Amino acid sequence: MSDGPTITTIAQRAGVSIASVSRVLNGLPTKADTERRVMSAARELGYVPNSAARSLKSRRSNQLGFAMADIGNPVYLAMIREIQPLFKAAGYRLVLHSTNVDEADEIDVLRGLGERYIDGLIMVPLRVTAEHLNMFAAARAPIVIIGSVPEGTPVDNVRTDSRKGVRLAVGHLHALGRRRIGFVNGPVDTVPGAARSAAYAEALPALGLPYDPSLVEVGDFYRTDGARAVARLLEREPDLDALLCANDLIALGALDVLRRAGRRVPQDVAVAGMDDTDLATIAWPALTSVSMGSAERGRAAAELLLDRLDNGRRAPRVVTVEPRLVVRASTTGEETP
Amino acid sequence: MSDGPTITTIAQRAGVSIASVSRVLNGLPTKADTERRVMSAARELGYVPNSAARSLKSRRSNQLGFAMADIGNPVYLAMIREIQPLFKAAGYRLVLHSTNVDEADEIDVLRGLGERYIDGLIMVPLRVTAEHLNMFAAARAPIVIIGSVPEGTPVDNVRTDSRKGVRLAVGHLHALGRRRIGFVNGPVDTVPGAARSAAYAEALPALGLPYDPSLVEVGDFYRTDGARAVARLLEREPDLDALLCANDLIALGALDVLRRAGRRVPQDVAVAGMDDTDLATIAWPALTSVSMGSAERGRAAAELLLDRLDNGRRAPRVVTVEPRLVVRASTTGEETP
DNA sequence: CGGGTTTCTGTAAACGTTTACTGGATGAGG
DNA sequence: CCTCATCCAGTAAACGTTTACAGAAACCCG
Repeated sequence: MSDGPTITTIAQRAGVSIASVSRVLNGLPTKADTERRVMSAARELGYVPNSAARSLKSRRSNQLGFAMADIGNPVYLAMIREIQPLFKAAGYRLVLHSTNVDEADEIDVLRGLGERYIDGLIMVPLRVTAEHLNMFAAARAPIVIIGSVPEGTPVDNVRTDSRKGVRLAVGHLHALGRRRIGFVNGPVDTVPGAARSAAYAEALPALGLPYDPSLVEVGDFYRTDGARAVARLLEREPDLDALLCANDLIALGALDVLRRAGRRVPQDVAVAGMDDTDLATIAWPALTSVSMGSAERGRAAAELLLDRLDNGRRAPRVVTVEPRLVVRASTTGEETP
Repeated sequence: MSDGPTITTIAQRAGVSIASVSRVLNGLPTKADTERRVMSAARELGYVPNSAARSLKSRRSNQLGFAMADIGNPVYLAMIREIQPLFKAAGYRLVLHSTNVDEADEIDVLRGLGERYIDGLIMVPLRVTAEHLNMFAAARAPIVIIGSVPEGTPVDNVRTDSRKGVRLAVGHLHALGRRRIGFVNGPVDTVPGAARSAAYAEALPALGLPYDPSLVEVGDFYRTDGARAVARLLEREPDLDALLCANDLIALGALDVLRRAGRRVPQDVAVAGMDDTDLATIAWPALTSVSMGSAERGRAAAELLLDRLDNGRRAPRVVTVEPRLVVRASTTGEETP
């Protein structure tokens, strides 16, 4: 665990200058003899270049960041699964930031860009505040935001159409003859919470159904919160015949509660989730869910970032991923294998 | 996106030397006046220290690594969930390496330690080869290995008792009156595959049951492979009344196949998984599973690493996490809420 | 007010690379 | 054989910090 060899060590052993060592190691033209001596000295010493020194000089860290609220959430996991291999293939390491639903933490990550320990960042912010926008504008490294940002924000952006996603789900439930369609949301002051709430409120009238606020219940984006919210909703509105849940975790909670209450899914109550995570096919009955294209969003974000890294002066780009309804047993009662 | 301010910029603006700037920023004693001027200059300029320069000088990167085969696997996810907050609380960033079941990749990660971009590493190796051992010995930064390593290996080590875990599960199934207990394993040339295979083979005789190789089937540690393996096993041994699966994903595959074959779980076939991941409570029926303490292992590994970082000369330590059987509906038919 | 402490600040070196510049050696062409 | 171009290799500076050292300033006390 002693100090490792540096190019100076190599230079001494090979009897050349450190410049020659550097040149050989970087594949610049050198006399065959010098090259041979340097290479074998390097091999014998087990030389590995020091990344801090390299970064300091080259002004690149060969690291990229991904920041999200909570690694436990399968949505982010789906993104990471796409992002990691792309980063790796492009020669970048992945630095992970889980901000734990803490806004100050998010800002810290953005400020951290100034330390230049990463060459770029993909972030999925919970909210986009004025402070976020300031940091985006001042950032000294490229940023890709997953989630909507105001027009003109100087970052690449990947978004989905929540409105359409909710419309797909509600339309599906309606087409199945359901008329009392409950909605279980997460906190409405988050980006997805707000979008999904608004979308639900406008999807019903579009189908000729009244918007009934007592069919809406809010918890958090987790299974147990979802279960509690559904329990409240069921008590208040015992005649509901369908539930749209703002994510799959909430939908799992719904399944738990409905099962315990003796309601059959989907015969008595049809249940649909959102995000179409891996959990959807593990649940029983398998969960109908609106895919918000998490994997695609991850991939698109990584591609945008990598592209910008070798073309810094491009105009910011917006990629929109289309939601897609994945129908499974929890609404139709037929198993899709 | 232009070049950021450095301590030199600050020094000029504040009319002091760079040494004073550095001292103020590091909280070393300074005259109140100098301090005020430096701080306000730093604030006005939006100064953020350059991490490469800092690392180069201080020989620490403030980054720690976690390397595993596949981020998609919920076992590793459970570990990350524990590791990340501990690292963060100790002031370290997390660099993630998913080696994609590629051994050369694992070795690369170990070699990367020489670049000193991380101050330490937690690794969950697939196999521990001679080359691994060489790298461990030569490593210039502390390593914690999750999974067994030979006695005397100079790394901290967190392990579980697979033998006992399998014994718990088999014992449970036996106590429920099951006598034809199949075993669905992953590749036996991996660390967990080998351990679990050996453990199964010795658990049965200990209970007075014969070890019947035709009750064993091998696939991979994934759901679809598991399903295929179970299908083969069922065809060959239609009278089996219990299945032990070497991880939860395989067990999920087993549930799929059994359901499709019209076998009731647990009445006809009791199913137990291993690892007790989140999936176990999402599955239906909820999965009895042997917890190998993934979360604890993650936590223990992080603690060992952090401890070693401020006490480098300590003898290598081994922490063993006890497996624990978590009984759920897939073996007893009673739901645990 | 002088000597000795104490406290603060500046100069300069160092961390391990990369790279512009310069000079020496070699080879080609006249 | 001289000139000039070409090719390599070495010297030194630079990247942005931290820190040992030395000097300056301030203070205390007799």
